[in-house]
Amino acid sequence: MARKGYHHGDLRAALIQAAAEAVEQGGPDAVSLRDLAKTLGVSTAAPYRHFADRRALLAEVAAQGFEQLAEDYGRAAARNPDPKVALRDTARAYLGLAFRRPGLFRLMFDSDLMGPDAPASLTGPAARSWEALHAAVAAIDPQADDATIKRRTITGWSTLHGFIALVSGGRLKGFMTEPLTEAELVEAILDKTLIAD
Amino acid sequence: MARKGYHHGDLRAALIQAAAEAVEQGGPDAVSLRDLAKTLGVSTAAPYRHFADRRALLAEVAAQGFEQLAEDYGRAAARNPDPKVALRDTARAYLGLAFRRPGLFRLMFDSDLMGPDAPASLTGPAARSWEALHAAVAAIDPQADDATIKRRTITGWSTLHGFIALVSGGRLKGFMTEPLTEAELVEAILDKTLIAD
DNA sequence: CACAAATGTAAGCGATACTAACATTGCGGC
DNA sequence: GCCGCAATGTTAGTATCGCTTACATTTGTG
Repeated sequence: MARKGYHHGDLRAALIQAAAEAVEQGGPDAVSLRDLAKTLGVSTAAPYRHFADRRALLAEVAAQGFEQLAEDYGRAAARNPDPKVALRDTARAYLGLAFRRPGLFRLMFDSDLMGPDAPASLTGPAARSWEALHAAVAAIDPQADDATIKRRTITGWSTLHGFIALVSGGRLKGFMTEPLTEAELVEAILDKTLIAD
Repeated sequence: MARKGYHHGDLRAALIQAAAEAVEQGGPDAVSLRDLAKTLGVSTAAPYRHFADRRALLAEVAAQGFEQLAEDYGRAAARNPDPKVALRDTARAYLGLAFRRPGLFRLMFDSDLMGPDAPASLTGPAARSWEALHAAVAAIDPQADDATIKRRTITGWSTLHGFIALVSGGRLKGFMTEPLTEAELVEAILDKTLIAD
């Protein structure tokens, strides 16, 4: 991170890391290129040598998030021989990323980075993470046709994703009263994810 | 909208309406107080006579959205004697608002307006819409205790909400291939919302 | 070793949210 | 009716931000 002279050394990587920290700290909107530049001790124009614009930098941060997610999915599948346990563990990985790194998760799913002009470095890892989820659902019931698998994947994913959105958005604050704990709710959500059709 | 002289007439209401249109057009981030002021033919500082800041204006727009939602819920309950049909219709109302007015929906659920310092004009209608949803789920099974009802409400709401988020975010673009249509998916989601536990 | 490409800087443009000081209007009490 | 004051609007300014242009320095390569 320390500068060695006129040139930074690896400003591109430093920007990505600093942006990731800022995202985790205050959400995607809290990332200011000017701030990052000042933090890293370079001029405000320097970041533009490495990223076309703010979106391009955030896209790179999001891409790392999707790579992480695909990895977590892979581990969940690898360590569980029983497909049902594997799927439950996969769902847990999704919840885990969302609750452990809420800022990153928000960047990945709530921002407009995933438009038609999204770079391949972003769409690639995102597609890989979807494929892993799809495979985990398919393994439960190898007989089912593809449309059924996709329908199950989407409904299950929806339940998980919606739960995350509502919890992270504080929408369940007044409602998760005793004796309804968050942990209990998570188990209920995971149960629902497993229901076929 | 036309000015009658030095004073606008009802700038506050005009700002809310113009902001609502801007939200629907380009999402919450597309609302610029300067733009609204110019459109309405007043100075850039005029809006601050009616709203403390940008957030306060957007909160008012969101509040109207929650009022609309609570109303829709009420209609769904009123016109269906069968509680199961009523719940399905309630869920449809949620999806309807989300797909008919995606910008408003995003403002209501994806922005940070609902913090601890949210004005009563926003938290009130939001709580009312939750109560209506809760009641629709409770009507299905009057025997169940409150924790069970809440758990069912939250899981069902999660499924609906997540589906909306994924569709609106374009995350299902490549996956909703034939013969898996969006309409079919909506029915599957509604089915899942009805499943007890 | 010279020169070109890569990478950095300085300065500035235009947009934005918001504030402070001042101007105009319209309404309620006399 | 009119007069003062609160409500409402304006002008001008601050600070931040993304981004661009023109120029400076460094580094690697033929």
